[in-house]
Amino acid sequence: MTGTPRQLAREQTMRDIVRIGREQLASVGPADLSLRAVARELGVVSSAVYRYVRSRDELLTLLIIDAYDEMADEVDAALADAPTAPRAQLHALASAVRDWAVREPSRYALLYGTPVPGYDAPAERTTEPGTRVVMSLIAILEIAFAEGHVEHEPRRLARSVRRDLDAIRREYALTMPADLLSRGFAVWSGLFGAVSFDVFGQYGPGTFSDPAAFFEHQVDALADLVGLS
Amino acid sequence: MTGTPRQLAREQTMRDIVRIGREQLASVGPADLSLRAVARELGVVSSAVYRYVRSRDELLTLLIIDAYDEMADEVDAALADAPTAPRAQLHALASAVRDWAVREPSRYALLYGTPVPGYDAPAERTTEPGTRVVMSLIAILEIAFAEGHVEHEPRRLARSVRRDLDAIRREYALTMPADLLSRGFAVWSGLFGAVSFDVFGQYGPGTFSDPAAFFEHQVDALADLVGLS
DNA sequence: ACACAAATGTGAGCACTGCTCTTGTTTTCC
DNA sequence: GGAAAACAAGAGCAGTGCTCACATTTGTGT
Repeated sequence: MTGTPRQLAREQTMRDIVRIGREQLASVGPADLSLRAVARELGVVSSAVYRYVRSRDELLTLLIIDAYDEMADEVDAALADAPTAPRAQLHALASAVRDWAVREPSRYALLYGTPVPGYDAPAERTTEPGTRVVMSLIAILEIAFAEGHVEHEPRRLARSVRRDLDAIRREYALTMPADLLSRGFAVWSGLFGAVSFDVFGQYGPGTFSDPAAFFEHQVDALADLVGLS
Repeated sequence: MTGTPRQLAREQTMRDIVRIGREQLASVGPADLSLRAVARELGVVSSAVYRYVRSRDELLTLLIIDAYDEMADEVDAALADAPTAPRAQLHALASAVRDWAVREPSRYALLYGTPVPGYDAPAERTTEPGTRVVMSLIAILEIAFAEGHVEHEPRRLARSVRRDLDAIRREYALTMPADLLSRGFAVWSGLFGAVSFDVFGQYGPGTFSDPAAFFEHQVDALADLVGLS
Protein backbone atom coordinates (compact mmCIF):
# COMPACT_ATOMS: atom_id res chain seq x y z
CA MET A 1 0.00 0.00 0.00
CA THR A 2 2.61 2.51 1.04
CA GLY A 3 5.00 3.12 -1.83
CA THR A 4 8.56 4.27 -1.76
CA PRO A 5 9.52 7.23 0.43
CA ARG A 6 9.74 9.33 -2.69
CA GLN A 7 6.18 8.46 -3.71
CA LEU A 8 4.94 9.27 -0.23
CA ALA A 9 6.76 12.57 -0.24
CA ARG A 10 5.24 13.37 -3.61
CA GLU A 11 1.73 12.68 -2.42
CA GLN A 12 2.32 14.82 0.64
CA THR A 13 3.67 17.63 -1.50
CA MET A 14 0.65 17.44 -3.79
CA ARG A 15 -1.63 17.71 -0.77
CA ASP A 16 0.39 20.65 0.51
CA ILE A 17 0.14 22.42 -2.81
CA VAL A 18 -3.62 22.05 -2.92
CA ARG A 19 -3.89 23.16 0.70
CA ILE A 20 -1.74 26.24 0.13
CA GLY A 21 -3.60 27.05 -3.07
CA ARG A 22 -6.87 26.79 -1.17
CA GLU A 23 -5.58 29.16 1.51
CA GLN A 24 -4.32 31.60 -1.09
CA LEU A 25 -7.65 31.47 -2.85
CA ALA A 26 -9.40 32.44 0.36
CA SER A 27 -7.55 35.71 0.49
CA VAL A 28 -6.96 36.65 -3.07
CA GLY A 29 -9.48 35.42 -5.63
CA PRO A 30 -9.11 33.04 -8.56
CA ALA A 31 -7.54 35.42 -11.04
CA ASP A 32 -4.71 36.47 -8.74
CA LEU A 33 -3.80 32.96 -7.71
CA SER A 34 -0.04 32.81 -7.98
CA LEU A 35 2.09 29.74 -8.45
CA ARG A 36 5.12 31.62 -7.22
CA ALA A 37 3.37 32.44 -3.96
CA VAL A 38 2.50 28.79 -3.54
CA ALA A 39 6.15 27.93 -4.08
CA ARG A 40 7.25 30.50 -1.54
CA GLU A 41 4.82 29.18 1.03
CA LEU A 42 5.99 25.68 0.25
CA GLY A 43 9.56 26.79 0.93
CA VAL A 44 10.77 25.97 -2.52
CA VAL A 45 11.89 27.81 -5.61
CA SER A 46 9.16 28.71 -8.09
CA SER A 47 10.18 26.40 -10.87
CA ALA A 48 10.15 23.39 -8.58
CA VAL A 49 6.38 23.52 -8.35
CA TYR A 50 6.18 22.71 -12.02
CA ARG A 51 7.44 19.23 -11.18
CA TYR A 52 4.12 18.65 -9.49
CA VAL A 53 1.70 20.86 -11.34
CA ARG A 54 1.94 21.30 -15.06
CA SER A 55 0.71 24.88 -15.03
CA ARG A 56 -1.40 27.40 -13.20
CA ASP A 57 -4.45 26.02 -14.98
CA GLU A 58 -3.64 22.57 -13.70
CA LEU A 59 -3.62 23.96 -10.16
CA LEU A 60 -6.97 25.60 -10.83
CA THR A 61 -8.35 22.27 -11.94
CA LEU A 62 -7.18 20.63 -8.74
CA LEU A 63 -8.75 23.40 -6.67
CA ILE A 64 -12.00 23.20 -8.62
CA ILE A 65 -12.30 19.48 -8.00
CA ASP A 66 -11.39 20.02 -4.36
CA ALA A 67 -14.07 22.69 -3.96
CA TYR A 68 -16.80 20.77 -5.79
CA ASP A 69 -16.17 17.77 -3.58
CA GLU A 70 -16.15 19.68 -0.34
CA MET A 71 -19.38 21.48 -1.19
CA ALA A 72 -21.06 18.27 -2.27
CA ASP A 73 -19.87 16.50 0.87
CA GLU A 74 -21.46 19.16 3.02
CA VAL A 75 -24.67 18.95 1.03
CA ASP A 76 -24.73 15.19 1.49
CA ALA A 77 -24.19 15.56 5.22
CA ALA A 78 -26.96 18.14 5.48
CA LEU A 79 -29.37 15.94 3.55
CA ALA A 80 -28.63 13.01 5.82
CA ASP A 81 -29.38 15.10 8.91
CA ALA A 82 -32.56 16.71 7.58
CA PRO A 83 -36.13 15.40 7.73
CA THR A 84 -37.04 13.31 4.70
CA ALA A 85 -39.96 15.50 3.61
CA PRO A 86 -39.01 16.75 0.13
CA ARG A 87 -39.44 20.40 0.97
CA ALA A 88 -37.25 20.02 4.03
CA GLN A 89 -34.66 18.22 1.93
CA LEU A 90 -34.63 21.03 -0.60
CA HIS A 91 -34.17 23.58 2.15
CA ALA A 92 -31.35 21.54 3.64
CA LEU A 93 -29.61 21.31 0.29
CA ALA A 94 -30.04 24.99 -0.43
CA SER A 95 -28.84 26.09 2.98
CA ALA A 96 -25.83 23.82 2.81
CA VAL A 97 -24.87 25.33 -0.53
CA ARG A 98 -25.35 28.86 0.73
CA ASP A 99 -23.50 28.27 3.99
CA TRP A 100 -20.54 26.85 2.18
CA ALA A 101 -20.60 29.65 -0.39
CA VAL A 102 -20.73 32.34 2.28
CA ARG A 103 -17.90 30.69 4.16
CA GLU A 104 -15.78 30.17 1.04
CA PRO A 105 -16.69 32.94 -1.38
CA SER A 106 -13.55 32.66 -3.49
CA ARG A 107 -13.89 28.94 -3.93
CA TYR A 108 -17.58 29.37 -4.72
CA ALA A 109 -16.62 31.97 -7.28
CA LEU A 110 -14.22 29.51 -8.80
CA LEU A 111 -17.10 27.12 -9.43
CA TYR A 112 -20.05 29.35 -10.24
CA GLY A 113 -18.62 32.74 -11.02
CA THR A 114 -16.95 34.00 -14.13
CA PRO A 115 -15.00 31.25 -15.78
CA VAL A 116 -11.31 32.10 -15.49
CA PRO A 117 -10.40 33.50 -18.91
CA GLY A 118 -8.31 31.31 -21.14
CA TYR A 119 -9.00 28.35 -18.92
CA ASP A 120 -11.48 25.63 -19.61
CA ALA A 121 -11.88 22.88 -17.12
CA PRO A 122 -11.10 19.42 -18.44
CA ALA A 123 -14.56 17.88 -18.52
CA GLU A 124 -13.32 14.37 -17.87
CA ARG A 125 -12.06 15.39 -14.45
CA THR A 126 -14.50 18.05 -13.27
CA THR A 127 -17.84 16.81 -14.60
CA GLU A 128 -18.38 14.11 -12.01
CA PRO A 129 -17.71 16.20 -8.88
CA GLY A 130 -19.38 19.17 -10.56
CA THR A 131 -22.69 17.40 -10.99
CA ARG A 132 -23.03 15.89 -7.55
CA VAL A 133 -25.20 18.67 -6.11
CA VAL A 134 -27.57 18.87 -9.05
CA MET A 135 -27.84 15.10 -8.94
CA SER A 136 -28.92 15.35 -5.32
CA LEU A 137 -31.46 17.97 -6.26
CA ILE A 138 -32.89 15.84 -9.05
CA ALA A 139 -32.94 12.86 -6.71
CA ILE A 140 -35.01 14.80 -4.18
CA LEU A 141 -37.44 15.77 -6.91
CA GLU A 142 -37.58 12.26 -8.32
CA ILE A 143 -38.36 10.70 -4.98
CA ALA A 144 -40.94 13.37 -4.20
CA PHE A 145 -42.60 12.71 -7.54
CA ALA A 146 -42.58 8.96 -7.07
CA GLU A 147 -44.17 9.30 -3.65
CA GLY A 148 -46.78 11.73 -4.88
CA HIS A 149 -45.49 14.75 -3.01
CA VAL A 150 -45.45 17.08 -5.96
CA GLU A 151 -48.44 18.95 -7.30
CA HIS A 152 -47.61 19.75 -10.85
CA GLU A 153 -49.78 20.76 -13.72
CA PRO A 154 -48.48 19.62 -17.12
CA ARG A 155 -47.00 22.20 -19.43
CA ARG A 156 -46.20 22.15 -23.10
CA LEU A 157 -42.55 22.05 -24.06
CA ALA A 158 -40.79 23.11 -27.23
CA ARG A 159 -39.80 20.10 -29.30
CA SER A 160 -36.06 20.53 -29.05
CA VAL A 161 -36.28 21.07 -25.33
CA ARG A 162 -38.43 18.00 -24.87
CA ARG A 163 -35.97 15.94 -26.86
CA ASP A 164 -33.02 17.09 -24.76
CA LEU A 165 -34.87 16.54 -21.52
CA ASP A 166 -35.97 13.07 -22.60
CA ALA A 167 -32.36 12.23 -23.30
CA ILE A 168 -31.50 13.21 -19.74
CA ARG A 169 -34.46 11.26 -18.36
CA ARG A 170 -33.28 8.19 -20.21
CA GLU A 171 -29.67 8.59 -19.15
CA TYR A 172 -30.58 8.76 -15.47
CA ALA A 173 -33.67 6.56 -15.63
CA LEU A 174 -35.98 9.25 -14.32
CA THR A 175 -39.71 8.63 -14.07
CA MET A 176 -40.76 12.24 -13.64
CA PRO A 177 -42.17 13.92 -16.75
CA ALA A 178 -39.99 16.17 -18.86
CA ASP A 179 -41.79 19.36 -17.97
CA LEU A 180 -41.24 18.70 -14.28
CA LEU A 181 -37.57 18.05 -14.95
CA SER A 182 -37.48 21.38 -16.76
CA ARG A 183 -38.83 23.02 -13.63
CA GLY A 184 -36.19 21.18 -11.66
CA PHE A 185 -33.53 22.87 -13.74
CA ALA A 186 -35.23 26.19 -13.07
CA VAL A 187 -34.93 25.48 -9.36
CA TRP A 188 -31.27 24.64 -9.84
CA SER A 189 -30.36 27.79 -11.72
CA GLY A 190 -32.62 29.83 -9.45
CA LEU A 191 -30.85 28.46 -6.42
CA PHE A 192 -27.43 29.40 -7.67
CA GLY A 193 -28.72 32.73 -8.87
CA ALA A 194 -29.91 33.48 -5.35
CA VAL A 195 -26.66 32.30 -3.78
CA SER A 196 -24.57 34.26 -6.27
CA PHE A 197 -26.51 37.46 -5.73
CA ASP A 198 -26.09 36.93 -2.03
CA VAL A 199 -22.40 36.07 -2.05
CA PHE A 200 -21.39 38.56 -4.72
CA GLY A 201 -23.34 41.36 -3.12
CA GLN A 202 -25.61 42.14 -6.04
CA TYR A 203 -28.36 43.31 -3.71
CA GLY A 204 -26.21 46.17 -2.59
CA PRO A 205 -24.87 46.63 0.90
CA GLY A 206 -27.38 46.95 3.68
CA THR A 207 -30.39 46.10 1.56
CA PHE A 208 -31.17 43.04 3.63
CA SER A 209 -30.34 42.98 7.30
CA ASP A 210 -30.70 39.21 7.49
CA PRO A 211 -29.64 37.74 4.15
CA ALA A 212 -30.03 34.18 5.39
CA ALA A 213 -33.68 34.76 6.25
CA PHE A 214 -34.31 36.36 2.88
CA PHE A 215 -32.61 33.43 1.21
CA GLU A 216 -35.02 31.07 2.93
CA HIS A 217 -37.91 32.88 1.29
CA GLN A 218 -36.20 32.63 -2.07
CA VAL A 219 -35.90 28.88 -1.62
CA ASP A 220 -39.55 28.74 -0.64
CA ALA A 221 -40.43 30.37 -3.92
CA LEU A 222 -38.32 27.84 -5.79
CA ALA A 223 -40.01 24.98 -3.95
CA ASP A 224 -43.35 26.30 -5.13
CA LEU A 225 -42.01 26.22 -8.66
CA VAL A 226 -42.05 22.43 -8.61
CA GLY A 227 -45.07 22.18 -6.31
CA LEU A 228 -43.23 20.50 -3.46
CA SER A 229 -45.29 19.74 -0.42
CA MET B 1 -20.44 73.92 -25.95
CA THR B 2 -17.25 72.79 -27.65
CA GLY B 3 -14.30 73.50 -25.41
CA THR B 4 -10.69 74.01 -26.33
CA PRO B 5 -9.04 71.65 -28.79
CA ARG B 6 -7.27 70.06 -25.89
CA GLN B 7 -10.53 69.36 -24.07
CA LEU B 8 -12.00 67.88 -27.20
CA ALA B 9 -8.95 65.72 -27.71
CA ARG B 10 -9.20 64.57 -24.13
CA GLU B 11 -12.82 63.57 -24.49
CA GLN B 12 -12.02 61.74 -27.68
CA THR B 13 -9.16 59.94 -26.01
CA MET B 14 -11.39 58.92 -23.11
CA ARG B 15 -13.89 57.48 -25.56
CA ASP B 16 -11.11 55.67 -27.36
CA ILE B 17 -9.83 54.18 -24.13
CA VAL B 18 -13.27 52.88 -23.21
CA ARG B 19 -13.77 51.54 -26.72
CA ILE B 20 -10.41 49.77 -26.75
CA GLY B 21 -11.01 48.43 -23.27
CA ARG B 22 -14.36 47.10 -24.42
CA GLU B 23 -12.75 45.39 -27.39
CA GLN B 24 -10.02 43.91 -25.22
CA LEU B 25 -12.63 42.69 -22.80
CA ALA B 26 -14.38 40.87 -25.60
CA SER B 27 -11.36 38.73 -26.27
CA VAL B 28 -9.67 38.36 -22.97
CA GLY B 29 -11.89 38.52 -19.89
CA PRO B 30 -12.00 40.98 -17.00
CA ALA B 31 -9.05 39.70 -15.00
CA ASP B 32 -6.60 39.86 -17.91
CA LEU B 33 -7.56 43.33 -18.96
CA SER B 34 -4.28 45.13 -19.48
CA LEU B 35 -3.71 48.85 -19.38
CA ARG B 36 -0.48 48.42 -21.29
CA ALA B 37 -2.33 46.71 -24.11
CA VAL B 38 -4.81 49.57 -24.21
CA ALA B 39 -1.90 51.98 -24.43
CA ARG B 40 -0.34 49.98 -27.25
CA GLU B 41 -3.58 49.95 -29.17
CA LEU B 42 -3.95 53.65 -28.53
CA GLY B 43 -0.49 54.16 -30.00
CA VAL B 44 0.95 55.64 -26.87
CA VAL B 45 3.36 54.67 -24.15
CA SER B 46 1.91 52.85 -21.17
CA SER B 47 2.39 55.56 -18.60
CA ALA B 48 0.53 58.09 -20.71
CA VAL B 49 -2.74 56.28 -20.14
CA TYR B 50 -2.49 57.13 -16.48
CA ARG B 51 -3.12 60.74 -17.43
CA TYR B 52 -6.65 59.71 -18.35
CA VAL B 53 -7.39 56.81 -16.11
CA ARG B 54 -6.20 56.74 -12.55
CA SER B 55 -5.67 52.98 -12.45
CA ARG B 56 -6.77 49.71 -13.89
CA ASP B 57 -9.66 49.70 -11.44
CA GLU B 58 -10.78 53.07 -12.73
CA LEU B 59 -10.87 51.62 -16.22
CA LEU B 60 -12.92 48.72 -14.92
CA THR B 61 -15.38 51.16 -13.40
CA LEU B 62 -15.77 52.96 -16.71
CA LEU B 63 -16.34 49.67 -18.50
CA ILE B 64 -18.84 48.52 -15.90
CA ILE B 65 -20.89 51.67 -16.27
CA ASP B 66 -20.64 51.39 -20.04
CA ALA B 67 -21.86 47.80 -19.97
CA TYR B 68 -24.70 48.41 -17.51
CA ASP B 69 -25.95 51.23 -19.64
CA GLU B 70 -25.80 49.37 -22.90
CA MET B 71 -27.63 46.38 -21.47
CA ALA B 72 -30.29 48.56 -19.89
CA ASP B 73 -30.71 50.50 -23.13
CA GLU B 74 -31.38 47.30 -25.01
CA VAL B 75 -33.83 46.18 -22.36
CA ASP B 76 -35.66 49.48 -22.62
CA ALA B 77 -35.81 49.19 -26.39
CA ALA B 78 -37.14 45.63 -26.16
CA LEU B 79 -39.81 46.65 -23.65
CA ALA B 80 -40.95 49.48 -25.89
CA ASP B 81 -41.34 47.11 -28.84
CA ALA B 82 -43.10 44.33 -26.94
CA PRO B 83 -46.83 43.92 -26.25
CA THR B 84 -47.89 45.54 -23.01
CA ALA B 85 -49.21 42.35 -21.40
CA PRO B 86 -47.07 41.83 -18.30
CA ARG B 87 -46.00 38.32 -19.18
CA ALA B 88 -44.93 39.48 -22.63
CA GLN B 89 -43.04 42.35 -21.05
CA LEU B 90 -41.22 39.98 -18.72
CA HIS B 91 -40.28 37.76 -21.63
CA ALA B 92 -39.05 40.75 -23.58
CA LEU B 93 -36.91 41.91 -20.67
CA ALA B 94 -35.49 38.46 -20.07
CA SER B 95 -34.70 37.83 -23.71
CA ALA B 96 -33.06 41.21 -24.08
CA VAL B 97 -30.83 40.46 -21.11
CA ARG B 98 -29.96 37.02 -22.40
CA ASP B 99 -29.32 38.19 -25.95
CA TRP B 100 -26.97 40.88 -24.75
CA ALA B 101 -25.22 38.49 -22.38
CA VAL B 102 -24.72 35.87 -25.08
CA ARG B 103 -23.39 38.50 -27.42
CA GLU B 104 -21.11 40.08 -24.82
CA PRO B 105 -20.15 37.32 -22.39
CA SER B 106 -17.10 39.08 -20.99
CA ARG B 107 -18.94 42.27 -20.30
CA TYR B 108 -21.80 40.32 -18.78
CA ALA B 109 -19.26 38.54 -16.60
CA LEU B 110 -17.94 41.89 -15.50
CA LEU B 111 -21.38 42.78 -14.17
CA TYR B 112 -22.79 39.53 -12.86
CA GLY B 113 -19.86 37.17 -12.55
CA THR B 114 -17.19 36.98 -9.94
CA PRO B 115 -16.36 40.41 -8.63
CA VAL B 116 -12.83 41.25 -9.74
CA PRO B 117 -10.69 40.57 -6.67
CA GLY B 118 -9.37 43.59 -4.85
CA TYR B 119 -11.77 45.81 -6.73
CA ASP B 120 -15.00 47.18 -5.40
CA ALA B 121 -17.08 49.33 -7.62
CA PRO B 122 -17.66 52.85 -6.34
CA ALA B 123 -21.34 52.70 -5.45
CA GLU B 124 -21.97 56.35 -6.21
CA ARG B 125 -21.15 55.79 -9.87
CA THR B 126 -22.32 52.27 -10.59
CA THR B 127 -25.48 51.97 -8.52
CA GLU B 128 -27.73 53.98 -10.79
CA PRO B 129 -26.87 52.24 -14.08
CA GLY B 130 -26.64 48.93 -12.23
CA THR B 131 -30.21 49.07 -11.00
CA ARG B 132 -31.92 50.08 -14.21
CA VAL B 133 -32.88 46.56 -15.26
CA VAL B 134 -34.22 45.48 -11.91
CA MET B 135 -36.16 48.73 -11.77
CA SER B 136 -37.77 47.84 -15.09
CA LEU B 137 -38.59 44.42 -13.73
CA ILE B 138 -40.18 45.82 -10.61
CA ALA B 139 -42.09 48.34 -12.73
CA ILE B 140 -43.57 45.55 -14.85
CA LEU B 141 -44.65 43.76 -11.71
CA GLU B 142 -46.02 46.91 -10.11
CA ILE B 143 -48.14 47.77 -13.14
CA ALA B 144 -49.34 44.21 -13.48
CA PHE B 145 -50.36 44.24 -9.83
CA ALA B 146 -52.12 47.58 -10.10
CA GLU B 147 -54.08 46.38 -13.13
CA GLY B 148 -55.02 43.11 -11.48
CA HIS B 149 -52.94 40.89 -13.73
CA VAL B 150 -51.24 38.98 -10.98
CA GLU B 151 -52.71 36.03 -9.11
CA HIS B 152 -50.85 35.89 -5.88
CA GLU B 153 -51.70 34.16 -2.66
CA PRO B 154 -50.35 35.94 0.42
CA ARG B 155 -47.42 34.41 2.23
CA ARG B 156 -45.95 34.99 5.65
CA LEU B 157 -42.61 36.75 5.80
CA ALA B 158 -39.93 36.74 8.47
CA ARG B 159 -39.97 39.99 10.43
CA SER B 160 -36.57 41.26 9.36
CA VAL B 161 -37.33 40.47 5.75
CA ARG B 162 -40.67 42.26 5.91
CA ARG B 163 -39.02 45.30 7.43
CA ASP B 164 -36.38 45.45 4.69
CA LEU B 165 -38.93 44.96 1.95
CA ASP B 166 -41.20 47.63 3.42
CA ALA B 167 -38.29 50.04 3.36
CA ILE B 168 -37.87 49.34 -0.33
CA ARG B 169 -41.60 49.70 -0.95
CA ARG B 170 -41.56 53.06 0.75
CA GLU B 171 -38.46 54.26 -1.07
CA TYR B 172 -39.96 53.52 -4.47
CA ALA B 173 -43.60 54.13 -3.55
CA LEU B 174 -44.69 50.61 -4.46
CA THR B 175 -48.26 49.50 -3.88
CA MET B 176 -47.66 45.79 -4.25
CA PRO B 177 -47.46 43.83 -0.99
CA ALA B 178 -44.10 42.90 0.48
CA ASP B 179 -44.46 39.18 -0.15
CA LEU B 180 -45.06 39.83 -3.85
CA LEU B 181 -42.01 42.07 -3.93
CA SER B 182 -40.06 39.23 -2.37
CA ARG B 183 -41.18 37.02 -5.21
CA GLY B 184 -40.11 39.72 -7.60
CA PHE B 185 -36.61 39.50 -6.23
CA ALA B 186 -36.75 35.75 -6.69
CA VAL B 187 -37.62 36.33 -10.34
CA TRP B 188 -34.71 38.71 -10.61
CA SER B 189 -32.10 36.40 -9.14
CA GLY B 190 -33.66 33.47 -10.96
CA LEU B 191 -33.38 35.32 -14.25
CA PHE B 192 -29.71 36.05 -13.80
CA GLY B 193 -29.10 32.55 -12.51
CA ALA B 194 -30.56 31.18 -15.73
CA VAL B 195 -28.59 33.60 -17.89
CA SER B 196 -25.37 32.91 -16.02
CA PHE B 197 -25.74 29.15 -16.30
CA ASP B 198 -26.41 29.62 -19.97
CA VAL B 199 -23.57 32.04 -20.69
CA PHE B 200 -21.02 30.41 -18.42
CA GLY B 201 -21.81 26.94 -19.73
CA GLN B 202 -22.82 25.39 -16.42
CA TYR B 203 -25.20 23.00 -18.16
CA GLY B 204 -22.28 21.36 -19.86
CA PRO B 205 -21.65 21.36 -23.59
CA GLY B 206 -24.29 19.81 -25.77
CA THR B 207 -26.85 19.33 -23.03
CA PHE B 208 -29.33 21.61 -24.71
CA SER B 209 -29.43 21.86 -28.47
CA ASP B 210 -31.46 25.06 -28.37
CA PRO B 211 -30.47 27.02 -25.27
CA ALA B 212 -32.67 29.97 -26.21
CA ALA B 213 -35.76 27.78 -26.31
CA PHE B 214 -34.88 26.24 -22.97
CA PHE B 215 -34.34 29.69 -21.55
CA GLU B 216 -37.86 30.64 -22.59
CA HIS B 217 -39.21 27.82 -20.46
CA GLN B 218 -37.11 28.99 -17.54
CA VAL B 219 -38.62 32.44 -17.86
CA ASP B 220 -42.07 30.90 -18.02
CA ALA B 221 -41.41 29.23 -14.72
CA LEU B 222 -40.29 32.51 -13.22
CA ALA B 223 -43.41 34.24 -14.50
CA ASP B 224 -45.50 31.62 -12.70
CA LEU B 225 -43.60 32.47 -9.54
CA VAL B 226 -45.32 35.84 -9.39
CA GLY B 227 -48.56 34.61 -10.96
CA LEU B 228 -48.30 36.77 -14.05
CA SER B 229 -51.10 36.37 -16.51
C1' DA C 1 27.24 -3.43 -4.59
C1' DC C 2 27.37 -0.50 -8.17
C1' DA C 3 26.06 1.95 -12.19
C1' DC C 4 22.52 4.06 -14.72
C1' DA C 5 18.23 6.32 -15.10
C1' DA C 6 14.50 8.76 -13.27
C1' DA C 7 12.86 12.16 -10.22
C1' DT C 8 13.64 16.42 -7.85
C1' DG C 9 15.44 21.00 -6.70
C1' DT C 10 18.19 25.33 -8.20
C1' DG C 11 18.91 29.69 -10.29
C1' DA C 12 19.09 32.38 -14.27
C1' DG C 13 16.35 34.29 -17.74
C1' DC C 14 12.36 35.82 -21.02
C1' DA C 15 8.33 38.34 -21.77
C1' DC C 16 4.71 40.23 -19.63
C1' DT C 17 1.92 43.00 -15.98
C1' DG C 18 0.49 47.57 -12.98
C1' DC C 19 2.31 51.50 -11.51
C1' DT C 20 5.73 55.54 -10.29
C1' DC C 21 8.94 59.03 -11.25
C1' DT C 22 11.87 62.18 -13.78
C1' DT C 23 12.50 64.56 -17.93
C1' DG C 24 11.18 67.00 -21.88
C1' DT C 25 7.49 68.88 -24.93
C1' DT C 26 3.15 71.06 -26.16
C1' DT C 27 -0.91 73.71 -25.36
C1' DT C 28 -3.64 77.09 -22.72
C1' DC C 29 -4.34 81.30 -20.51
C1' DC C 30 -3.13 85.88 -18.76
C1' DG D 1 5.47 86.62 -24.99
C1' DG D 2 5.88 84.10 -20.67
C1' DA D 3 4.10 81.41 -16.78
C1' DA D 4 1.40 77.44 -15.78
C1' DA D 5 -0.90 73.56 -16.71
C1' DA D 6 -1.42 69.38 -19.34
C1' DC D 7 0.69 65.79 -21.76
C1' DA D 8 3.89 62.26 -23.48
C1' DA D 9 8.22 59.57 -23.15
C1' DG D 10 11.26 56.35 -21.13
C1' DA D 11 13.49 54.20 -17.43
C1' DG D 12 12.72 51.52 -13.51
C1' DC D 13 10.58 48.50 -9.61
C1' DA D 14 8.34 44.55 -8.08
C1' DG D 15 5.64 41.14 -9.36
C1' DT D 16 3.72 37.26 -12.63
C1' DG D 17 3.87 32.42 -15.60
C1' DC D 18 6.87 29.59 -17.55
C1' DT D 19 11.37 27.36 -19.70
C1' DC D 20 15.85 25.63 -19.57
C1' DA D 21 20.51 24.01 -18.33
C1' DC D 22 22.49 22.23 -14.46
C1' DA D 23 23.27 19.79 -9.94
C1' DT D 24 21.63 16.59 -6.60
C1' DT D 25 19.07 12.97 -4.66
C1' DT D 26 16.63 8.63 -4.98
C1' DG D 27 15.04 4.14 -7.04
C1' DT D 28 16.09 0.08 -9.66
C1' DG D 29 18.20 -3.60 -12.66
C1' DT D 30 22.15 -6.22 -13.21
